[in-house]
Amino acid sequence: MVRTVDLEKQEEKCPPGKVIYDEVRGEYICTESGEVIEERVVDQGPEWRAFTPEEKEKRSRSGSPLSQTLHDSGIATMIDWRDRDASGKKLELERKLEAMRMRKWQIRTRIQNSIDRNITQAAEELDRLAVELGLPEAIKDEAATIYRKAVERGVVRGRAVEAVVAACLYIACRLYKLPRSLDDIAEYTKTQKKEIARCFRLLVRELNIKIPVSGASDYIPQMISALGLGGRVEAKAKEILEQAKSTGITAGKDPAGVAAAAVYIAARLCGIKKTQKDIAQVAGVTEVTVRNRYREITQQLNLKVPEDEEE
DNA sequence: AAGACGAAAGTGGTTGA
DNA sequence: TCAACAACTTTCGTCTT
Repeated sequence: MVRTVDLEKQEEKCPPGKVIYDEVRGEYICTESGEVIEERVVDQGPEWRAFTPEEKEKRSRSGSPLSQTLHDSGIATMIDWRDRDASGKKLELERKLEAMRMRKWQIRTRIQNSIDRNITQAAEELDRLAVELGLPEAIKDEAATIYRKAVERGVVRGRAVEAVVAACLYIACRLYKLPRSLDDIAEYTKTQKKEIARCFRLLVRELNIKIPVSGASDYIPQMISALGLGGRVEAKAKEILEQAKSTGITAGKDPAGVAAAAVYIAARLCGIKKTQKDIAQVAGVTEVTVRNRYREITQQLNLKVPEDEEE
């Protein structure tokens, strides 16, 4: 059933301007928390969307709505390949030449259309993913730029748009040091993690993108906020992490697990109790891994973790 | 009852012949 | 292409709070 949207009330929870409407799913979503504020809303907008100024230009209302299912969006008039007019008579020579020019032109626009169509479709998918993952505009734009480049270079021909978009988004996240794991992204995608990973490698190679190696420290801010911990714990965790890194015991280990252990230790040193389970969950690893890192780090650094302590 | 701990076996991905 | 390998996961029993 359809509920009334009380946006004013919702603005207390989510500041205005942070609320995005996802018309594919019919939900109002907060871009900060990713929280769904209102769902099953009746779509009152136009039946298509425009993402860029060019698209807005192109999609102004005239004629029937553009269709994504028709290869030419349903707007092209096909030019017959036979040199005959509507009544079937042969054409004069100059008319013949004109028809040839028109055919050539039509083929060109068709190719142009295919790139546009692809990008339009991708933009939609990208928008959806970004909202669901609660990612900021900047990252979305970065991903869109990468995608456009990939399509223009013909790198991704024959690959599922969804997978490529996901890979682009993943790259953008890495570039912006906002770690979202492949699992996080794959969760909102029909394609498998494996396929996204393959696209990721392909794009990195073909477009010469240099991906900064994501260190464990990149995971900390996200985990801290997800667990509702303060800056004190965050600082402590980073400190522990630095020390652990200098001993070399973190080499080759899953950075998420290392970060999780650092946060766990830091929280306890600050007298805050968080279960291994909670931390493991936000880090996307198991308790066992958290434990293993925890044990290694505390042993190596000779850390004593008190049961209760407050300064 | 819930959390912490660790052993043992299983899993998917990488590496090197 | 295959087997070895390291890291991580799953599962489970035991101990502690």
